[in-house]
Amino acid sequence: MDMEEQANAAATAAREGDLADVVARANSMPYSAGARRQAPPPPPPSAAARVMIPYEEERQRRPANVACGGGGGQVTFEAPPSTVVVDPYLLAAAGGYGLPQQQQHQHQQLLAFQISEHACCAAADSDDPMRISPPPPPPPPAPHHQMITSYCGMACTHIPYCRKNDVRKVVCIPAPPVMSNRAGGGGEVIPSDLWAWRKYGQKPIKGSPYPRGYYRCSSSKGCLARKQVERSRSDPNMLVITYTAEHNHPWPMQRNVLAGYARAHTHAAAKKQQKISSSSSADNAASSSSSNSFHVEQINPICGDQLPVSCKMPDSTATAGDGGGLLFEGIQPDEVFAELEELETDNNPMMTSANVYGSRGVSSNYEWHKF
DNA sequence: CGAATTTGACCTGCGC
DNA sequence: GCGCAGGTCAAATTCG
Repeated sequence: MDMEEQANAAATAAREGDLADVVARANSMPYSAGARRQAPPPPPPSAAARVMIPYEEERQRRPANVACGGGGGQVTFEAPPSTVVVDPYLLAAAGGYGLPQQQQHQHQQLLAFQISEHACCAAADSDDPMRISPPPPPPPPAPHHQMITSYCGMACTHIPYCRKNDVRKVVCIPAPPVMSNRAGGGGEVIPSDLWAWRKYGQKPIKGSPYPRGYYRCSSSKGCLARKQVERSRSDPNMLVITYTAEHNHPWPMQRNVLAGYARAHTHAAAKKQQKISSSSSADNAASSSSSNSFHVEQINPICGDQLPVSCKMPDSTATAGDGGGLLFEGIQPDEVFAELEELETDNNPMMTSANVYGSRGVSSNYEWHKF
């Protein structure tokens, strides 16, 4: 396949699937227009908070291709012959906290891995071993947790304004039922990732019935970290979260900060839910029934394991579009912190490194990898 | 009253 | 040049 065909295949893959489209756009999109007004984020420091698994070792456990998408079209990335990276973040986002430690670690290894290299470069560089493949024939069952990191580790000349150090992570996670708490809002309930996010915008996306929410990190003033949250078009049960830029501050581990954050969000959610309960009972039935819980079955696309996780929404539901409020059944915020503290002193290499990372004040638990 | 959210306006790149 | 789409800003609103 020559360069042009390869690029076309990538574009086709992006068109054919909503999630694929999101991923493709995330990988090919230049740094946001508005962000141009601000200074670019500084180059990331050396990554310390990660567990590197040799690729060859990991490949023995799973297929090399990584698919991310609903039942429809999908884009498949061929795993780079380098490393598989476990991101501490994904543990929190994907629900590892509820699992036994051993299973937790396994869970992380199998569900979270990183693909580096910028897709725009990969698609255009035919000699590049890391490239976007054409859509694979049979779509496997929808994976519920996938993370794809795009990173242009070289001076990219394939698309204008491609920022050398632009890192975008695309995380696919199961989404709670759509909340109809605001007309046309399609508010999302986003699993907490322990960062404090503040919503600064929402836009309807052409071709998608679901709007995209824009969040910036509010944990620290001046932090450039951003994320975009939208539902998969073909699979509304999937949330696609795209992270942009890097946190320039440690992971907010202080109990009081997080507690306040959680309280504020959950109480707001409760209030909102009270106001809308009469008009949105149908949509909320699945998530805000008398048990106040919903059940997410995390199907591991790699090994086929099912990791049932019961998730409990604080109060009735979380506020529309905010970044807080997904608690795992029986685990209250304080317990989460307690677990974090336990993990910090445990032999869990991932959490240990993550906490050490944060306590050192070195950047974030985000994964930065340059090839 | 401070902080978070909402939402219309504005800016920029891109395609025609 | 114009319109469209995506991303961000900022005033208004909401809430604790």
